[in-house]
Amino acid sequence: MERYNFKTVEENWQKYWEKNKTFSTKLDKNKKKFYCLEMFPYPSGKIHMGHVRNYTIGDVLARYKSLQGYNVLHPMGWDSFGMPAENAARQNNLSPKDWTESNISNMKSQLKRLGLSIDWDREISTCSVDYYKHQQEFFLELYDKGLVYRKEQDVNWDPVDQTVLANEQVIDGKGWRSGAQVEKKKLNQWFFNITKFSNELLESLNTLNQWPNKVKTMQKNWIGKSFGCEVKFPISSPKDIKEIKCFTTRPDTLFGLSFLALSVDHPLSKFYEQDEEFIKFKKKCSETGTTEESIANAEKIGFKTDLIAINPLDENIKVPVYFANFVLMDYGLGAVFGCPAHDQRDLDFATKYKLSVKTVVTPKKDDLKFQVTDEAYTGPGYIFNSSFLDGLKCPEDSIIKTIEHLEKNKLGEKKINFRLKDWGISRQRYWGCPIPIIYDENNNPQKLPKEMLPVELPKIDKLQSTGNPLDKENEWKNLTIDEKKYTRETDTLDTFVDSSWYFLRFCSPKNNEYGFSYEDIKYWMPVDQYIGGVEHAILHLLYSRFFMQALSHKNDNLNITEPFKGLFTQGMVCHETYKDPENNWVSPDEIISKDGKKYLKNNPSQEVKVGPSESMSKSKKNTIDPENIINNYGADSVRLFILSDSPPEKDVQWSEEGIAASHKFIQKLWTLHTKIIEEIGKDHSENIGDELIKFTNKFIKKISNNLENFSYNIIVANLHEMHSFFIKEISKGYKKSTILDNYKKILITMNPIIPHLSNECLKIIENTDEITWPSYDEKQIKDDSSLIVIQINGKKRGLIKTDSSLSETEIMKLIYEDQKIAKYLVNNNIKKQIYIKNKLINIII
RNA sequence: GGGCGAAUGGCGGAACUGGUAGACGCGCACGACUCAAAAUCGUGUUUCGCAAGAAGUGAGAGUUCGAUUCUCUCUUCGCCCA
Repeated sequence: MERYNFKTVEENWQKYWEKNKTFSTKLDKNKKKFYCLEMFPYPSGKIHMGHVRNYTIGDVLARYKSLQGYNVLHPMGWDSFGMPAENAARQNNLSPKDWTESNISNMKSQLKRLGLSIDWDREISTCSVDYYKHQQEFFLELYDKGLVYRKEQDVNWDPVDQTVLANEQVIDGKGWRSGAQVEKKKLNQWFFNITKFSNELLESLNTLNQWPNKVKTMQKNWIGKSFGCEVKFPISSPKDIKEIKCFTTRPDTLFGLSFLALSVDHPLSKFYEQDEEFIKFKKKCSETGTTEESIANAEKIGFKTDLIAINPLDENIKVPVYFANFVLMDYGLGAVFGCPAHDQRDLDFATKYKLSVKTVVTPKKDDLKFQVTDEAYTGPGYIFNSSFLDGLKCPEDSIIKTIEHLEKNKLGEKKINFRLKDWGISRQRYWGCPIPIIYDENNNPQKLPKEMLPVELPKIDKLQSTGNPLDKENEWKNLTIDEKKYTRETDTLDTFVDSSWYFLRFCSPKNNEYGFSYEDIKYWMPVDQYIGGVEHAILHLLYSRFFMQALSHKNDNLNITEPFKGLFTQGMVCHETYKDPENNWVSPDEIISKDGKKYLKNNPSQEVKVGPSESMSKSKKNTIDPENIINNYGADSVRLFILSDSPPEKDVQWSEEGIAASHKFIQKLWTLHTKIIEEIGKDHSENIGDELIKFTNKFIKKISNNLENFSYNIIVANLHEMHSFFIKEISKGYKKSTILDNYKKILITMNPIIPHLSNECLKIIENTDEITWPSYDEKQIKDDSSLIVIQINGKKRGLIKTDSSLSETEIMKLIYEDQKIAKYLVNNNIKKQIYIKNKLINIII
């Protein structure tokens, strides 16, 4: 028998799809649309298994929806600005543009070999002027709406390379390339005012019912809405300071006040700028790092000022004021009050500086002797030691009452605070979208006139190793408008800006006037199903949601505020890890298996240690190159395997045995096909039964349901079951038309998963392009006999096959006739009997 | 420390709204074909037991005629936040 030649078949179909523009989409108001989008890749050079999984999952859905008659938009593009290009360019002495473009062309051909149903006519690349010029327009638009502003912020500064480092480029406090001690430096940077929409972004999460709860919770926590109160503390001081405002979520613990703590960046720090000790302290704080985690883990230290704060609820309580390293200027007001008894961090601080600890919440109402010693009590309870608050239920009643009191006496006011910070979008890099801002001779920023857009990146063939390359491009940097001299902004935009609106561009990829056309996005948006890794759960998804809010803001033409109607986050691709006897990582292709053990290929007497399956990474050498796999097994085998074994939302384990098994199955399906062709040739004329029809209808129902639920792994199992059923059933002598009709339906249901084989077989049995998703007939699925489970006292004791029209008493009769079951009933009274129609009977004795 | 989630054979994993636990695949064992091997095909494979049977979904309790599924407590692991 002829073996299935996946190489030629797959190549032929891919050529056919390309030539016929099978997946090219047009706006068609008569058809229901479906926008299926997978997160676009960074063009690193080669696709990896994570891409294979992501794009296969998306492709299955896109093909399914298309077979169902939807007008499917399934585009692909490149997130092509970013640091790796700059790093690679420096390393290999070429331009980031050339490097990126050659990577794109390579990855594009790899993706095509997976047989994805992508409309390549809509391909976009964020590093092309055609794309980023619109982004510059958006920047100016947001600027006009008051959503862009400039302020100073700390950055990680590498003094040797003269460059700003991203957090992940700082390793143990040192620059990743230079090894120099990283410093904190203040730079003027651009921000998007994302916090303006904090409430909208939080509230409308509730409307996203096709998003995983996990992601919604993460975003909710990230936005971090908290209810609290701004409290004014009167200050007694030789300096000209009258009061300090603190934000707190627990004003009800005010009587436990022990100190005030300020951020070193608090405005009041200006009074201490001459103080040697304070300068030293501030420097020490700057060594802690910028991440919240490092601040949380660092030792709590403080600098005691000469200020005395007075408790607004009791002027007799006077406490010291500190600057402290654990207070951040950009959360709340940069000032907090310390209540050590009911906050662990405050307690640590108070213990260190020997400050008072007064317990004001007791877990039991009548336990007035309760006292906090070395562990803060943060649970619920009742207020005591607190004057007029005594006895109140905490935290519910006590907080309300305290805020009421503070507001009435003008000592503070209710306040809602968000954890979310504005989005810093300036990057001191070359390979990004230039910011359309210019500075006059006094260094005042202003918008670049719109007619002067786009600001094109100057082509640089050789990047300097230090500093921001754009700073040195004098010809590009300097310009004259109306005989006035200006210099350009040399920072570029964070690449998250690029990916915050690309889903809009896909709707109108060629539109030259604007980033998109309203007609297009009215039809296509929102994205019906967005698919990607959960690592983007917060930033990318939140920024995209913000961008939609920002574009719709003060814009009557646009009222889409949520870009992604459905979200699916797929799991990672893992592989076993291997180490040789010297504990070096060993790659899977350096290994041979024998007797269930693994040995080094070039030294077969050496056994390798098999480690746990972990997410594929170069450092652990457990990556598998998709290109090799496609060459050896074909795209359909790869698609089939990447979907089998694990549900798409969970991690999947890649294995050599697994891909080989999938490939075998593809061959088996081809063998089945050959047998069916043979059987059709025999052309039996009489009806021998309807088992085939019944099976097919059940099968279509199962596959359809599993497609709707993303249970793609079960579809693969269903296909195996289908194969073993058909291979047995087909030779029983069915009529040609019965076989053809049912087999065709089966082939179509396989189409989303293994399109090449499916199309090839369909072409052989019926040469037509017209295929639509088959429907099933509930009547055909209904069994006229059913298997009834017989339980005695809840334990399964037997099965009875019955006519489904039989009554309970008739079934009981059958039970007594069945020796195996009846023996349990002898000499026993039946106390109770539960009957579930056509399913189960439980006899209690 | 807080939040969310998970735990089922040697392994990856099935089991719709509580109703036959272990689908499907891998691995393993045996058999067929072969001089032989590979490939292919077939059979078996939760554990204990010759069998009849019994036990069994991380541990312990509870609700129920019936719990992998629902509730509570605990253990371990994962992810996110701190």
